[in-house]
Amino acid sequence: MIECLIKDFSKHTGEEVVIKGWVSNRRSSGKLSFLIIRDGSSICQVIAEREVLGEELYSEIKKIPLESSMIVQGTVREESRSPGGYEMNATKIEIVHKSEEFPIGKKEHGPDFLLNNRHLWLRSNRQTAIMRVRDALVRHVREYFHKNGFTLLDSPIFTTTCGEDTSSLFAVDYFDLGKAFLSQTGQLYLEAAIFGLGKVFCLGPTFRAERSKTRRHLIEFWMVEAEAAFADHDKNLALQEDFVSYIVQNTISEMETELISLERDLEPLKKVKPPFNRITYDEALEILRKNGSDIQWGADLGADDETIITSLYDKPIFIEDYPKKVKAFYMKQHPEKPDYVKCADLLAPEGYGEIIGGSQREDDYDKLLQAIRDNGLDPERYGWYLELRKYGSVPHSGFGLGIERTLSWICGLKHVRETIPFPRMIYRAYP
RNA sequence: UCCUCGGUAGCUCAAUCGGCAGAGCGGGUGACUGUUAAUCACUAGGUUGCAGGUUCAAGUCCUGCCCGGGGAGCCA
Repeated sequence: MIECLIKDFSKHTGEEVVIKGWVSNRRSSGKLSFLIIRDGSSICQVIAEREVLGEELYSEIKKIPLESSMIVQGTVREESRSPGGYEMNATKIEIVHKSEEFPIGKKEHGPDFLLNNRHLWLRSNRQTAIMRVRDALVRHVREYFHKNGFTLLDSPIFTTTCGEDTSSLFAVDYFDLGKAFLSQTGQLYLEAAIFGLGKVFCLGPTFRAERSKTRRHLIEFWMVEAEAAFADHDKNLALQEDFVSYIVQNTISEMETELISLERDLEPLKKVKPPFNRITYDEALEILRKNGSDIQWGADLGADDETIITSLYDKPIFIEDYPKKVKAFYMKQHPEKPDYVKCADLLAPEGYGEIIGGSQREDDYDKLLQAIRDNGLDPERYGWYLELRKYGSVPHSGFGLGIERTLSWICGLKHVRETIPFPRMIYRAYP
């Protein structure tokens, strides 16, 4: 007897095969029961008949609790009324485990209940679809960099040098060395690596101890970062355009079935191709003021500001050249406008907002040292980082893309908490 | 940290001016040979988040606390 996956049913029409899975839904009608079986590859409808299975087994199957596990033998048949287009007539059913009453029912649930039951929620059609899209997205991210000459460079999780704001670091005891911190970015380490490898990227979890409480924030999230030697700001933006277009187009074409099941309209995503729109920070301020905002120069763009700007475009948009004082210390001072830095944030359309932050890096030793001091940081902790500017310093640039925010945009979700298997949020670290 | 909304059956919610605590789903029992969140009948199920207070009477009003949701700031 052939054991097969439900997704391969089209190759086994008319054959008797075995599938192993869980009952995700059940309906019965007298001497006939319909079981929806999920096997991890897909779902299908199994027909259980009293005449075939016998009175005793049939009456148990007819009342089997949802999420019970079973091994089903039967004949595969094309059937337009069945989800997936194929159906199996069971000849034998072995119950592996009769489930207790499953907490998650067929009707609606609230976020608190679902998040407390995330370990069970993850079985649902919707959540498995999102996890498959996540898998595809991450795979295309890696593939893009490998196709374009980047080397994977795993950055450390424990750090004593931080790239962003020191107040948002998670501190842990590190033996006799005192406090170490969970990484907020791998960028500084990538910068060290470009001198040996030219173009590098890293992909891993990052941790922010910000008391954020919005649909766009997680305490632990995954970020892909890239860094390239001899790349100026313009090259950096061209890379980002090409990269984002690649991962979006490849993910939506591979995952069309899943995205449609998530009721994602694919038309806006199909437009995500170079060139993206570009405006400067100063131009953004003008647009915002024309739209009734009273934002002052030197303030970072808020969520409402991002919404106004992204609503004007149907593709991602770069906002370039922010004031130096609102951005991180390592960004390169603008050669013509000393109060600005050579950086850009990339905002996703449809209200999704910032998915990338990137910049050309300060490659001048003295300017970098001054920036560290101006930001109130201790230059001694950044000794190794500063030293990179002493030995063959070159213009270089990089960026970081948030996996969950990007996935949330691609899937058309309302909240990033559904994009990661076990979300870590300010009031939630269980399960 | 601030603003805002909420907590009633296992789940999602309702309960008018303060006046008998309810429905759907899920559970149980039964009917039904093509169902698509199947349907139909019957049935069990409650410390209304916690602690005080006002009142003849509190799910409802007041005070404090606890726990969540949404948003702001910060950021990806």
